[in-house]
Amino acid sequence: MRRKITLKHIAKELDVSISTVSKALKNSPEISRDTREKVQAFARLYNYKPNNIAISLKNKRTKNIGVIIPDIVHHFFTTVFRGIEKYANERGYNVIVCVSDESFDKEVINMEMLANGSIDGFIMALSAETQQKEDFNHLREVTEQGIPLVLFDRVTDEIRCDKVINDDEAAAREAVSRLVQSGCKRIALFTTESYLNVSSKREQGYRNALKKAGIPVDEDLILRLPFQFEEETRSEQFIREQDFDAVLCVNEVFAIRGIGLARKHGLRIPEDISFIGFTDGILSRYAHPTLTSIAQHGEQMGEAAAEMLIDQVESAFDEDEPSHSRTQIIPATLIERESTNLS
Amino acid sequence: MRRKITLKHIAKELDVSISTVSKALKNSPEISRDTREKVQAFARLYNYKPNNIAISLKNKRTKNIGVIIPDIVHHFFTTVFRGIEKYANERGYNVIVCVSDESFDKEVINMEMLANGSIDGFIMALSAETQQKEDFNHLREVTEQGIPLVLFDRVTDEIRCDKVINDDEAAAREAVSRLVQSGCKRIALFTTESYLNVSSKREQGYRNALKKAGIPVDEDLILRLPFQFEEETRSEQFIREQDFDAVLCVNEVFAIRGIGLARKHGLRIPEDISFIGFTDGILSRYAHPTLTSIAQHGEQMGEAAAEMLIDQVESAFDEDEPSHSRTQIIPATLIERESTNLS
DNA sequence: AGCGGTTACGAAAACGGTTTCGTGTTAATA
DNA sequence: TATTAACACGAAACCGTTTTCGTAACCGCT
Repeated sequence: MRRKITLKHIAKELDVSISTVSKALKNSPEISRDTREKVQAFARLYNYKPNNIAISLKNKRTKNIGVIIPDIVHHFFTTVFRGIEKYANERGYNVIVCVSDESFDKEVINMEMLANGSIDGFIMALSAETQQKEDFNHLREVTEQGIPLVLFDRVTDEIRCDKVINDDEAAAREAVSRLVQSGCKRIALFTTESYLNVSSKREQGYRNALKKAGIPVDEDLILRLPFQFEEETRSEQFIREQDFDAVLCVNEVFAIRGIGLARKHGLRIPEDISFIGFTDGILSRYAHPTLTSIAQHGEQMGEAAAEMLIDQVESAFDEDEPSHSRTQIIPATLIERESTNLS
Repeated sequence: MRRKITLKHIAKELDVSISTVSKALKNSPEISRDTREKVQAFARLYNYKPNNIAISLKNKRTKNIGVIIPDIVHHFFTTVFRGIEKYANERGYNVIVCVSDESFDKEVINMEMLANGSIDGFIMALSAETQQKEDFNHLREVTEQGIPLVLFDRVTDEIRCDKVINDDEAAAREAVSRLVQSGCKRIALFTTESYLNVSSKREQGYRNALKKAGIPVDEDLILRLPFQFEEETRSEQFIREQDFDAVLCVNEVFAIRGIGLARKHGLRIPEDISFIGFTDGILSRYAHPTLTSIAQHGEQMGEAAAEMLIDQVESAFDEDEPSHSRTQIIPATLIERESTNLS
């Protein structure tokens, strides 16, 4: 078991000082050609690679970025993550992930673990519980320490930092407008039991579109369900009792399950009811019928977030200006499939 | 911008030595009650947290584990990852992820980056390209340096290390046997264009089950498709020309798309054709009809892998015995849904 | 011979901790 | 009173780098 070789080993073996080895490896002109070549040859032979930890300690930067997301088995978050990872790697950064599991406490613990030197900055989407409690002290703590922070998707106005968001309001508005244009009169909304920032923005878009079209909002057409649609009774009742010809769903699963229930009640999609979902994931593409949905371009969001973060990290390093905090809005796109008949 | 406080700051402020502060914070009996309390109070007040990097350098262990997977937007891998993350966190470890993107080169680069001190051990699933090339020098390199390594799912016999795998052969065999029992006579297989370890194990199970049932294997009933089913022509042709009453698919997407095509040709599922897929993901649960599939218990695999790895890391630390390499087999479970009519 | 200037290298501090080993002071003991 | 042990603390080494600064040795020059 050949252990990792260090500068010290090389120095001893070649009978020079550690500093000479270090400089020789960096091709410093301070060192004679002869010595440089000797050192480099030796290093190559023994496959010397500098120890990242030591370099991190010396440089006070780790080239790691911390990502905290509420869930990892989740199409949207992993898509964003892919964008982050790709971009970060290109710029020589590694990514440390922690999952908050939608829990405030886990979010705090994870942040604290990483904030003690392990990472140069954070990219995160807030957990549901954090958004519900509206307690952002851990974020404030971190930014006050001068650690760069970028929030995406699940953000808050309480914290002054860079953000990458979807224009949820506009996307929902656009989708509902398209439904109206195609002749739908009674458009329902399947959403979560509030407190999630994104859901309320989508609801706002829904309301605005109806208002613009001169259609009064019928509160009975808004169905609020728990996170994972566990609640079948209320949704079945809704489908039985309400009179509607289209549904906007704040996520894919709500849409797919809605479609399933509607069909069970003999309704045809899209002839009787049109469905539009948020989050263009695997389900939208492969379900039957395929689902018209609003694509959020997660990968692009991830790249944008990573770029903002790394720029901050690297500028915070040489300059010391606080630099203004920016919010980048990534437009969403409506992808038409079989669950609607848009004109 | 209140910067991070260090032992040195506390020492200077309290006019004691750094070592005293360090010991006081660890409640060393060497330090008087008075001093301990004074130091601890001060530390608490200024929210002192030791720098992880410095501790890593000193202890020669990072409490980070590196995970390298071929893809992150992937239900199975993220499920395993969730298991890893959960277990690792419980034992005080963080997880650094890198994505190989099914590329050999990226796999090698990522491993090298992390192997230079950033992590205490690796958990990984091989990229498709690595399995195709059968070049495992980067793995050998790492194990020779004494860095613990656990492979899961996409493994190789060439490397002697801990492994966590699914019993793909048994699962496929069991699934096909169940189809035979329920009366199917001509059972097809939709698989990938070989070289993926898992696919060939599944094919083996398929063959073994047929042999056991006394049914000759008809090579024409085996359809080999590219990774992402981009190939519609060959599959349509297959469905048109071949006579079969059931299909085993090596993944979910193959099954869902197979079902879609079969229906387009007027075939009813499961009356005319039964479908069983591998990987019990979102599609299986939400597609219509819901898909009978083989659940791989990814989370359990992840936990097992993390446990094996951390045990190795921590034992490698005090003892120095190489410890025998183990392979843990996680049984798969057949989950019956609407796409079959098993007896 | 004495001077200044290269050249080629080494010593040492620094990053932020942990830990071993002294050591000065005090109190207990012979 | 001299010896010793316990107590409370500090100095210094160490982890593996980077980097600044100092300095021998040699060169050419006057």
